[in-house]
Amino acid sequence: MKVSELANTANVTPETIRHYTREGLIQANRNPENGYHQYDKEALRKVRFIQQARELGFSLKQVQDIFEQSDSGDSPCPMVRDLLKQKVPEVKQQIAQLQSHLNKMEAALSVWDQMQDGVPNGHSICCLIEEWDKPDDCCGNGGKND
Amino acid sequence: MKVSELANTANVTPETIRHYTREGLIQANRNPENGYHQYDKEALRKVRFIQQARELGFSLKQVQDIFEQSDSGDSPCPMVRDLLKQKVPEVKQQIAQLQSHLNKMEAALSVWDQMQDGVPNGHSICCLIEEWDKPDDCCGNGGKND
DNA sequence: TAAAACCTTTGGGTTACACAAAGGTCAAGC
DNA sequence: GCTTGACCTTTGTGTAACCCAAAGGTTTTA
Repeated sequence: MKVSELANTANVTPETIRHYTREGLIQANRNPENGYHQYDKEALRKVRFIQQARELGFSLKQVQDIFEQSDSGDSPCPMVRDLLKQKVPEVKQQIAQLQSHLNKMEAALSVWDQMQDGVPNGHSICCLIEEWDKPDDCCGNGGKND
Repeated sequence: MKVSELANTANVTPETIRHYTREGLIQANRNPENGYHQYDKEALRKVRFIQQARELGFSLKQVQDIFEQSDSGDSPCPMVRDLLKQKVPEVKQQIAQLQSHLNKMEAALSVWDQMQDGVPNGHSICCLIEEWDKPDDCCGNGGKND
């Protein structure tokens, strides 16, 4: 397979394939006739693996490490398990933080829907962000939110 | 205030302050005696605003835009509201995706805890990631999970 | 046979900073 | 008075995972 063929099959861009190749994550032979990269099924498998791993939050470096373990004959499974175990709390915290932000945003939006487009009150840049933790006292409407 | 004073007060690094200054997000006078940056309360307010906005997922560029609206005398509120409205579904999707990954990870880990360190079975790099959607058929233990 | 579509390498851009170098400034202690 | 350490300055480089453009060779298609 050539770059674009591999890219299409794996549903990524040719640039991504070239990037992985440059970084040594996947290997290519060269077509002696024209010097083009030639990829095999192994490369396709690896690209798919990388995509899965990336979705899980693994870095390319970590994928590298996994591949190296694998290439050295060792099972990468224990390493991956450790990485996953590390990652779980991280992801949990990410979710919690995003959820918290989401709540704030939705609260702010709902308060905001009830008032006119914010009155700039001189000392505020944007009350909605600035007084983030008390959006109901926002945009200078000191509760007189009729 | 000098760089480090502002940085300490706002709980960011001096580098961050310098970065914002370089990018024109905050303004500084110069101490004519030594050429040092001098920041005022307005700068502090802006830094705090930026931190809030960043937590909500706004880019520095978007904060720029908000500041420019504000400086031009218009209320940035409508713009911020629009930005928030755009962001809510994005964040929701992020959360959903992370949650989905988290579920997969935990499922995989729990299956994995029940078996020995994965047997590398020749055609697999790491079954756990590779056969992501069916972790119970992972590491070559075709269900014989005794 | 010529254009379209692909390939190659090289180098720069993205985001929000972090860090190091080389040099000027300032407060403190001896 | 001078050194030392902590701070400041600018400039340039690095990060992660690519994207994109340029300049030029190749292959395919009309």
